[in-house]
Amino acid sequence: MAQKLTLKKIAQELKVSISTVSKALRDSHEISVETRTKIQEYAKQYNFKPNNIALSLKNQKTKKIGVIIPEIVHHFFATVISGVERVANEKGYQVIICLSGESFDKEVVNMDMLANGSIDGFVMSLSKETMERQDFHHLREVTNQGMPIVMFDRVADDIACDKIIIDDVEAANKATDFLLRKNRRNLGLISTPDYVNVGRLRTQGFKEALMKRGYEIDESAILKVEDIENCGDKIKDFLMTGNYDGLLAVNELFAVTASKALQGMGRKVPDDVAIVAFTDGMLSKYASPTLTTIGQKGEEMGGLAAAKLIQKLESDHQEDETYETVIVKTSLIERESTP
Amino acid sequence: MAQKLTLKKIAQELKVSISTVSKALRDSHEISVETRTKIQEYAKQYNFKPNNIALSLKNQKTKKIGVIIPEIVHHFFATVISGVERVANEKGYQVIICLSGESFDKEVVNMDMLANGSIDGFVMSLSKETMERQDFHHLREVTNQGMPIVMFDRVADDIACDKIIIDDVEAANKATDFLLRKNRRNLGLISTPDYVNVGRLRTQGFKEALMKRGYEIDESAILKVEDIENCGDKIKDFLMTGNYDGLLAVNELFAVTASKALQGMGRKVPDDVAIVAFTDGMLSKYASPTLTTIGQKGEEMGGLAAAKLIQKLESDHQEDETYETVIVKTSLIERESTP
DNA sequence: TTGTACGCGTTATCAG
DNA sequence: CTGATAACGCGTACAA
Repeated sequence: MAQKLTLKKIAQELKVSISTVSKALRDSHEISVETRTKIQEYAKQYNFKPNNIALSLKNQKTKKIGVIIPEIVHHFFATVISGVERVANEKGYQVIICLSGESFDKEVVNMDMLANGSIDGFVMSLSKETMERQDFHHLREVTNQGMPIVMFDRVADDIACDKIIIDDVEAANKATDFLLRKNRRNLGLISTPDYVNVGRLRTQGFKEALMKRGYEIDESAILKVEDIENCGDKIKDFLMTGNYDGLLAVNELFAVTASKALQGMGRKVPDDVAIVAFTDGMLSKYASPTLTTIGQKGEEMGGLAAAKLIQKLESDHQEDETYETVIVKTSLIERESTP
Repeated sequence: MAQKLTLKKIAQELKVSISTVSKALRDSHEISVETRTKIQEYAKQYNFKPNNIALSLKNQKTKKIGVIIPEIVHHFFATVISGVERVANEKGYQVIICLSGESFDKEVVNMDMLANGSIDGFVMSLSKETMERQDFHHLREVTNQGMPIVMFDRVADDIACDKIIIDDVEAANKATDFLLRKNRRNLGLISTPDYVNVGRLRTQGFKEALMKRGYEIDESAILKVEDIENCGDKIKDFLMTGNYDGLLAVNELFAVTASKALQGMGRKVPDDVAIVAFTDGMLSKYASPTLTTIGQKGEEMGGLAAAKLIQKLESDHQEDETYETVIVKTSLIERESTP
């Protein structure tokens, strides 16, 4: 139950001054070898470690980065965190995670809390509510204080900060084209409402691919699902009314739900209907049939975001007012849901 | 780009002393209403928030709890974090997350870093390597300093701290019994090596259920899978050699892998082989057929762990040397993989 | 070679 | 009613 050791206690114990201890522990040549080793040994024996809080206060940096994401139970976000954490740890940083739960208010509160000295910078992805409201005052407040933000996936275009995204339009384009090349002509899209920018962009890419080949856009072939909870019925209805031979889904949950619904209706995947999904997670790998997906490279995005942020933090101070948007290449991972 | 506001700056600006500002902002009656409102308005206008680091240093508490888990991409751990986060935020705490990546060394390093003032207490689940080595000196070091730990799921029996677990033996027992009641007699178990305590305990429960009914234990009907990466072949071999009509798997990944392997071999689930899995995650809900599972209640465990830890932190100081082990009730969630 | 003093931002205590 | 001072733990410029 020995309370935490401090410089002061070591100093008292060894009858020297605090600064002598401090210097000795940092191996300063100002201190005689004798006292130096004496102090170092004592510190080692009792396992002294300097107090992070004190260091943070003194150095005006915490060596922590704050991550704010909507949900952690989404595999994509979990992989991002994993990447952030890996890179951060490599560079001596720690990661504080806060969840917005897709709520604007919680996002604001959490950012405020973290911004008051707890961290040096943010890596974040916006909540749905924030996207919907287009209210970014909390982000501005933070950047105005000179605290850097790196956004990923769900970004706000008009906030001055670094961004890590995938080219959703291009990826959806590629995926749609892939289906067309497999001679599927009656394509359906299962997407989210337009205020979710990834949904909007992927929808755009889907349309562009069709137009490029001179196909008509049938808006009824595009389903926009609001909440993930009970998307089952909506998707089933959608599949009943259209006679699709190819489907693009903006996430694997929609895709596997659709796949099961189709099989329940007696249709074969991929023979009758081919399916491509965004988000290469657990479900895609283990669904029956396994799903062809657009890999989103969450780990990589997280790693890039962390690297970018730390670079900004350690580049000698502000005035580096240039912001970059990194576009992570996606790749199509072919599995059983396409022929 | 207005740098972060401090008491000192407000004091200078308003030509009063720092302590006057401090008191005014805490609505002290020592300060005249006039100056009080003046200061408060100024603070509000420029959005002053006290610096957390300074508060932490002063109060000797950070209002942060550290969570160390093996991996965040495992759905179970993600749900636990979700629970920790929810309860922590409700009580004004924040959550710092570190991943051990199943590595002993990383677990030690991360704990050391966090223990030096960054947090007030730990919620954690041990890495596989730590379980294997049975080396818990880093945990002892922390508890010796008077910092509380709450462990969950993968716990070390001989560390004095609160624990949140499920009764793995009982749960496996129940699941096995469930299969037996469905008239399955030739049961197989897909587990992990014994040093993973959940694997060991679930194996024990499996055996007990069989013995209770007077069945022989056939050790060859128990597969112990080391790593999750390429478990496919091992599981397939296992299923080929034994002619099982019922399977218990210690996680949903093993279960869905087995399910797919069986279907690939032309056997029907659940008609030919019934399957029950631990860990009720995404895969169980979306696999084909959907899996009957033992729900592990990660969210609940996380919530309980956080509540317990915070209670300990806020109960007036140490000497509350009683530790509790909470056993969270599991429930069997019947889905399509059992008749 | 060692020690003193100061500052990081805050609050609490005590003096004016 | 207001302000100066000390303290939390550390590092460092400067003094002895």
